[in-house]
Amino acid sequence: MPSMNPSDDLDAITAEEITGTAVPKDGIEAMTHKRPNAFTELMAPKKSKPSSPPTPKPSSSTSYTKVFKERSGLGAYIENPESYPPSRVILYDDDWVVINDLYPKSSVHLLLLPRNPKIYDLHPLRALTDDPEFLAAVREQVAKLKPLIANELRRLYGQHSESDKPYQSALEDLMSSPNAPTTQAERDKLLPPGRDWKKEVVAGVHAHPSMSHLHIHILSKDMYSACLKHKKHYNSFKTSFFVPIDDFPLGQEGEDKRWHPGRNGWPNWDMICWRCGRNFSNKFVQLKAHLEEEFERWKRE
Amino acid sequence: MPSMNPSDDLDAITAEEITGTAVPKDGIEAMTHKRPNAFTELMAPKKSKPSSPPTPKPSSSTSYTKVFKERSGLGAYIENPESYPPSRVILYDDDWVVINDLYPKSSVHLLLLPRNPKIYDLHPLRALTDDPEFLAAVREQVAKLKPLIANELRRLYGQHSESDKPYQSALEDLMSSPNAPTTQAERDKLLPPGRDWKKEVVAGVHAHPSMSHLHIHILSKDMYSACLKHKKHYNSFKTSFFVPIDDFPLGQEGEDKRWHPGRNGWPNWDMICWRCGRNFSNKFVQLKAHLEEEFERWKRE
DNA sequence: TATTCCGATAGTGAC
DNA sequence: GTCACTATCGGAATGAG
Repeated sequence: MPSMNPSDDLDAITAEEITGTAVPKDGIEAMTHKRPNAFTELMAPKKSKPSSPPTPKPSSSTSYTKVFKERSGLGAYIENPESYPPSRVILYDDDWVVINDLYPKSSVHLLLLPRNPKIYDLHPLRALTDDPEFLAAVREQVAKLKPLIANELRRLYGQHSESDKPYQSALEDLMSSPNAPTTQAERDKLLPPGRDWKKEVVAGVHAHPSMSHLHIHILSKDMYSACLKHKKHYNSFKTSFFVPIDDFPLGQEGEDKRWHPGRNGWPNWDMICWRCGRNFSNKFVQLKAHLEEEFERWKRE
Repeated sequence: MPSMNPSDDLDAITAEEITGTAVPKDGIEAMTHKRPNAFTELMAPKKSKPSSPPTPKPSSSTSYTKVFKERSGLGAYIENPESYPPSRVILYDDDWVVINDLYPKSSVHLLLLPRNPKIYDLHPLRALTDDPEFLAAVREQVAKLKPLIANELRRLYGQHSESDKPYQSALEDLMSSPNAPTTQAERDKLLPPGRDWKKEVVAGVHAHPSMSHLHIHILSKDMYSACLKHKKHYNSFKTSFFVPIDDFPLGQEGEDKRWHPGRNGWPNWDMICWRCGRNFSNKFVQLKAHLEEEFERWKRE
């Protein structure tokens, strides 16, 4: 990640200014908090502007054009990452753009977008199975982003967490000391491990994405979000329709059923609670209520 | 029909007082019109109270009980026809009750209810096929009620009707003469035939009624009503699910498919416009719009 | 499996 | 096929200055 967003204008622009009134609450409340958070900190050290966007088309003038492009795909982020506020485009360099999913399905939900045109029109299962170089590069990015999300989860939920208490207590002591370190990395060296929040993060792709432009989902496991509105939303992350990056390369078609979920009954699979295993059949409203309960328990773990 | 409702309290009670706020507009706007109408006139001549209701159970005290009875069936009308306003219970005697359907599916929609307990729990196809005496009695009642509805249609739509113009013009002349007859029957003897409104009336039963208590539908053909809200409403009158009284007695089960519409795909039959034959497949909203257009053309015939 | 809107379909409860 | 309510399921449009 050679180039990053400047962190100066962190709070300058809101998502609403870009996408209009219908935009759901942004996933990164983090950005508006006083306390430093994983995303701002990761961006802070380097200030250089991106060397040059790969295809520097003139950025669209009117906002409704952006709205349309966001609906039809993810191309606008790839083409003009610099035109978005840091609350939407978290990170970018010549090869990658990382955004907050506009319609997050978990409390933290990022998309990792490759900017290489040779890649971004491929089917994700194909690209990640056939191109070892790409797979390795994705794994490298995911390895960077998982800790970032883990820190965000700690920021959001650490104070509710039983197993994170050692960390939280020690952090409180540390921050009240005169020479408290200013970066997460420095702080964490001095602190007990506490809860391993990275275990609460998953990364993978959908077997049959609807949006054009290859995208890798990186998100917390909770599925607690106002944008989670129907069965496919849930099952696309909590069934084999979601293929973790760790599972690649896949066996070829015919060997691995995940190439063709439609042949195995998708999207009519039952909804199963990710945490307790309870089968909700097709009762989405009941699942939603249950997910809120499980979210509370999960935070408190 | 030996006994009739008194016509004195015609406008005294509204349907809303009985059934609460959720009650649709009553089908008998006729009742509140200045001009004499078929129903009021038919009731006017005889004033005697009903000799004795067949099972004079104490009438339910609370209004919600009445609401419930009306929802679960038609028993309340059979048991206590005298407790309803003439806008709801049009006619009754020891053997029959005629009501305005609480949820009319055409602009005029009556139900004929036999009061005999030996009859009213039978399946309508069974009763009308196996009991020639009952069938004959129903035919007699229908023969009385069809002209009543025909007169109501003439009252409602006669002035829009092309083919009814001879009658309408002559009626206007007649009514402006000094010694105008006061009854429909007297008037009609002196007037040209005009449109044959009886042809716009159908009578029959549903192959599988949902409401308990055997009931015969007698209604205009238009299917123009706010209460017509879904496919089954329409198809239950405009497919072979509706069995005209004239078709009885039916052939036995196995001979006549109408005994078991469910075995032949009901309720998934397409909706076909009763007037132009256009197939609306399962597009109810489009059919509704079309029915309004056809209603206007039908009135003007 | 992008969202959103509309509408068709299905199950239930009514006391 | 009683109604009314909720929810699930299913297709179509989505923007072009």
